Amino acid sequence: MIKSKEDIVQEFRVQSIQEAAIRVISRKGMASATMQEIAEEAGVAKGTIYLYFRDREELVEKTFETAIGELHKQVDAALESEGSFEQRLRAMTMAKLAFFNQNREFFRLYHTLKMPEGSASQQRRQKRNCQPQFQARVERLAGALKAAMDAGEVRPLDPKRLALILIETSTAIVLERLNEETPPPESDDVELIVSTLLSGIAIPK
Amino acid sequence: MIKSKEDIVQEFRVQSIQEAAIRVISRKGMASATMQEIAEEAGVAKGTIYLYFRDREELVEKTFETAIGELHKQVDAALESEGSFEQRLRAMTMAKLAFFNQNREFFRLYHTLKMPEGSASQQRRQKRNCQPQFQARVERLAGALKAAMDAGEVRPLDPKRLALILIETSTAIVLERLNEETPPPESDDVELIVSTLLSGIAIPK
DNA sequence: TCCTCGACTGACCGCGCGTTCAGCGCGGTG
DNA sequence: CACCGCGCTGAACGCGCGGTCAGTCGAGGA
Repeated sequence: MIKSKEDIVQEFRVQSIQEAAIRVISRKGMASATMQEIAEEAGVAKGTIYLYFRDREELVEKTFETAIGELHKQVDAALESEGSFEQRLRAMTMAKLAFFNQNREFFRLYHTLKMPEGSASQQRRQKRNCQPQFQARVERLAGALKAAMDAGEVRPLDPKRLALILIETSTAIVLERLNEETPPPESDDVELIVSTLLSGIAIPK
Repeated sequence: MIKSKEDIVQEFRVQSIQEAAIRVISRKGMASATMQEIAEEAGVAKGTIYLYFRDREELVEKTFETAIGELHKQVDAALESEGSFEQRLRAMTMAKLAFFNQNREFFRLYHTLKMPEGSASQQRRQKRNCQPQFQARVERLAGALKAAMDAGEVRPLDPKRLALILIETSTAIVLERLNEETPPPESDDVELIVSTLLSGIAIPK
């Protein structure tokens, strides 16, 4: 089945609008990003958006799914690559830092979705759609940690909690890097994170 | 100078409204917490709020300052107590977990303020008022880490980045605990955090 | 008892948002 | 060339918000 002209146009419009949505939401935050501004950013009229998305909610939801897919694809590839757990942890951290370095504006959207806002029904919907994505990430990492524990590479601790700690540690550094004028080379921060996580901060007595 | 009756009433009103604001913002999120609902929660009319706070912005700002003050007071006390760095780290983590366990609803407000929303001017204002508080926390901890490094208790690494990692690690666990029906005892999680941070997750070869 | 004062109220206002839809213009067709 | 269909437009609508202010009412003084 080859793509018809209409399909190509449709795909292009959807993509333009989603990219505009990411830019505006990243700039203004989820709550203050208006349909008007997203439309202007995409170079279409406000009404046009409603030809491709039922309402604001669907636009945000689909946009987020598309955008986060790219990040998770890269991180999962690193997690499932060959090598010791240390090597994979390093690759994963590198992938995350590199992604947010190239998509600095996406970070705010990513963060906003973790803490749902809005009416109760909006919150429930956002939770149903987004939490599984975060949850899935945590559980993949937890699985990898469990395997590393069984292989004797990692101390036997609660895998889920460790996964959360690993993820949030790199998130903290990404956030700091975004606030810095000239962040240090990515590899420096990757080393700091990996070294801290693996060996801890204490000097053994 | 003793308090007059009017002062007592005034203080009571301000406190009621602020407590209501915390509850509503925690429930609905910063963006969807309306003045109407805050007024209802406080048991006053909407107009009454404007007798004690200039506008919505000032209410949120003052409320946050009051609320976060309590948390930071407790954490700083733990940080400045006597003992080894490990003991103080343990005390600090314990204080944080205990605080959010007793003020579960406050956590969302705390998180929302980290990532400012709203118009550009609102964002700037929120940044000027709230970032210093977070910044101060990071720098206090960074100072303590530096001292511990000089004392040979901690490996010589970038203190500021380490401080961020320590803070976010416990934040990650707090968030998970809030989502859990029956979280494990606080002390278990404190031990996990402290142990992971100090010794790392790897099994030395 | 009546008057005064000011804390408190809540209907009301203007604004800005998401959403709609009547109409416009353009590429394709006979 | 006349006609049609359809993707697109943006003025207009309703709604719900933050903020206002004329009016209410009960405590306290004369």
